[in-house]
Amino acid sequence: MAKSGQVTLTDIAHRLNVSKVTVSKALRDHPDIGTETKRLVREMARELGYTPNFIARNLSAKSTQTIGLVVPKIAHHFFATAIEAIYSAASESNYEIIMTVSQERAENEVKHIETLLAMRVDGLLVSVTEHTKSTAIFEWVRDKGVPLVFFDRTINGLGFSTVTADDAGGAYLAVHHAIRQGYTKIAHVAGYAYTNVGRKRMAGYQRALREAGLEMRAEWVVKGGFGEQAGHEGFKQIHRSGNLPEIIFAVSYPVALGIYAGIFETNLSIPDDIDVISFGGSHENKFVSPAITCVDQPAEEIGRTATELLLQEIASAAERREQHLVLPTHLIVGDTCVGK
Amino acid sequence: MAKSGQVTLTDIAHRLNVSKVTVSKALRDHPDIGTETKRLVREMARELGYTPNFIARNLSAKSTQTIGLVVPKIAHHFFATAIEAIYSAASESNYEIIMTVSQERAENEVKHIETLLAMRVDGLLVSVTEHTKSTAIFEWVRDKGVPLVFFDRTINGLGFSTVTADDAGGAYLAVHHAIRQGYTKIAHVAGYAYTNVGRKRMAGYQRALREAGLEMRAEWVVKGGFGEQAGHEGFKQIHRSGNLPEIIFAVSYPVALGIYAGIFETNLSIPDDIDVISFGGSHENKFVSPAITCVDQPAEEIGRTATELLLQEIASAAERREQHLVLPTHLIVGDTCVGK
DNA sequence: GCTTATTGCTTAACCGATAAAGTTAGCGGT
DNA sequence: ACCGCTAACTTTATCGGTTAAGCAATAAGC
Repeated sequence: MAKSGQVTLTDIAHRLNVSKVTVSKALRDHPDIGTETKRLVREMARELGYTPNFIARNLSAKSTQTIGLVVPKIAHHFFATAIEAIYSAASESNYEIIMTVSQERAENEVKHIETLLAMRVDGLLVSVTEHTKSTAIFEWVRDKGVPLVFFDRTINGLGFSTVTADDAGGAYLAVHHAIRQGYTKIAHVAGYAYTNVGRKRMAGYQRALREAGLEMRAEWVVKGGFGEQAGHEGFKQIHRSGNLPEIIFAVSYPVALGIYAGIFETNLSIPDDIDVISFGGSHENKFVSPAITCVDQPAEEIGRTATELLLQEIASAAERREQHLVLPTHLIVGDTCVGK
Repeated sequence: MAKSGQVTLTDIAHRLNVSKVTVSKALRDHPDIGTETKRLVREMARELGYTPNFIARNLSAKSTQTIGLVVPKIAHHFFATAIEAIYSAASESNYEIIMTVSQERAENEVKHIETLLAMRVDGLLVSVTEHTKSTAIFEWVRDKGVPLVFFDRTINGLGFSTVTADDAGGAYLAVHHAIRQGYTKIAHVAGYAYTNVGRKRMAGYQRALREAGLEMRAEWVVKGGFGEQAGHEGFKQIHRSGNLPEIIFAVSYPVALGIYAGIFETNLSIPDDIDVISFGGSHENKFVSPAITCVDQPAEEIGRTATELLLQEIASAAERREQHLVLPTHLIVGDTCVGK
């Protein structure tokens, strides 16, 4: 045991003058082994401080009992919450999570997925970066037959299951609410059109405007990323156009915060001069002033559902079939968008 | 290869009629192998879609090139930021991170460390829960000779290196600032005394008061956890005492937010009726109103430094020696604590 | 022209655990 | 006394790779 500091089955076996298989079986409570021997083995294992080597165990076994997780970032309320749910759901089923963070860089995403495949994770949970366009790596995963479930930020058309919030419905909810409150000049700082999230939320925004017969001006729709930076720039662009809307619908909570920052800089006031409403909130919203009226994303459910779906797919390797789960959202009324 | 969907060295070897060792060496660009053979092997590897099996590789190798990370939670600005830094620093050195979240539960912490040891991580980065009292598991780790570095929330006296912010100095900085601004009745919603963070920040608070010859009333010092909940309850307790201080020094940013929530509930106003200052901020602070004057925790540096220190310890298994790195903090003046 | 290197492979052994297939002793039944 | 059965182990093979050692063929050295 002194060799590497790590005790192995063989070390225990030598001490007791039995074969290592006996030790292995004893520790797993296999019926082959006598009660007394089991006792001795367990005692010796404790005494030597034996820790089973998962690596070795999983080499012969087909399964590694690990799931690879790829998220674009973690310093973000939605992801932090979803990730915690994923961890909980996974450990309930005795799975470990190997989490990687792509930091919104598509190339990191590819590298991480390769690493996870090399680690032989049993399945993958992925939320793509806001820039992911190439689907090559995912086709590779599919060809290998490794189960994968996309959550929140998905790529469609590849045959993988997805779990998302009702992006279109939620956006409609928000914008429709604004319209009911009397707003008519409604801008949208949107996500890129090549992301499912950006597209769907845009669709909800457009449907609400169309149904209300409201004008949709080009200068009121700005596309960009999902971060604060994007929100800040989005607002500045709208502001520069000279034609200020009454309210801006932000594609994400960080974008809304970015818009806030932009508004504060221009010395305008919320909600008197310009108002904001957003998709996705954060529990810290109650400390933001004024608290943003927003569509709540069911982060925890998304994480949990995605994990459970993936575990199902792992279990039933054979009859796996694509599923697209859409979880409902609801409006949380704050201090913005309270009426014109 | 069809057997399990995963291509192995042997599959490639068969196709080319060479031994699997040849393939292994060719892929690692070993000088034993001829140029032409290498080319053929690489081509075939690509064609079959070969992914090396880390599990198998790491079984014979001593190192797994992975680091185990244990954090109490991730939906928290400090940890989210530190974790991202840890990921960056690790991947620069070609290490993977296996992150686990204890959710502030000591029992999860123990379970996770056991799992990580079983996975044979090369080292551990740990920030303990706010409740961790038993050191048994860490002694176990030490006896196994697995390198471990504590960051932010540490356990001292076990021989492990630590990387922390200057908790005592930072707390002193904050409280001293308050005193200079003319405050004399200064409360502290503190962390538990058995945590290094709670103790050190308390020490800084006490030193500042002592130096200024200010009174330290028992009802103005409340101990609890580091979360929002704890802050909320801490404020309520102080409020119930009937003797309201002028300003409260919060042991952490979430605690400060909890205090805010409590204050808002009582319809008092900040900073007119009561004021708040905190250890540890958050970038979202700029949207919190009024923005809390706080001591900035160098989350990123802590994460990066801890990782680099751990990697060093892993590299030089022999002459490892305990180090305690303390990173400086500085005051960020916001809209609170602006003067009496 | 014979020894010694070098090149380019192959075979054997091993990492730590598990599953499958022996082996041996003791016992019961007839 | 012999057969079969079971309990309690041991031996062998395997997972997918790596390292060490072996070996044939050609090249270089003196």
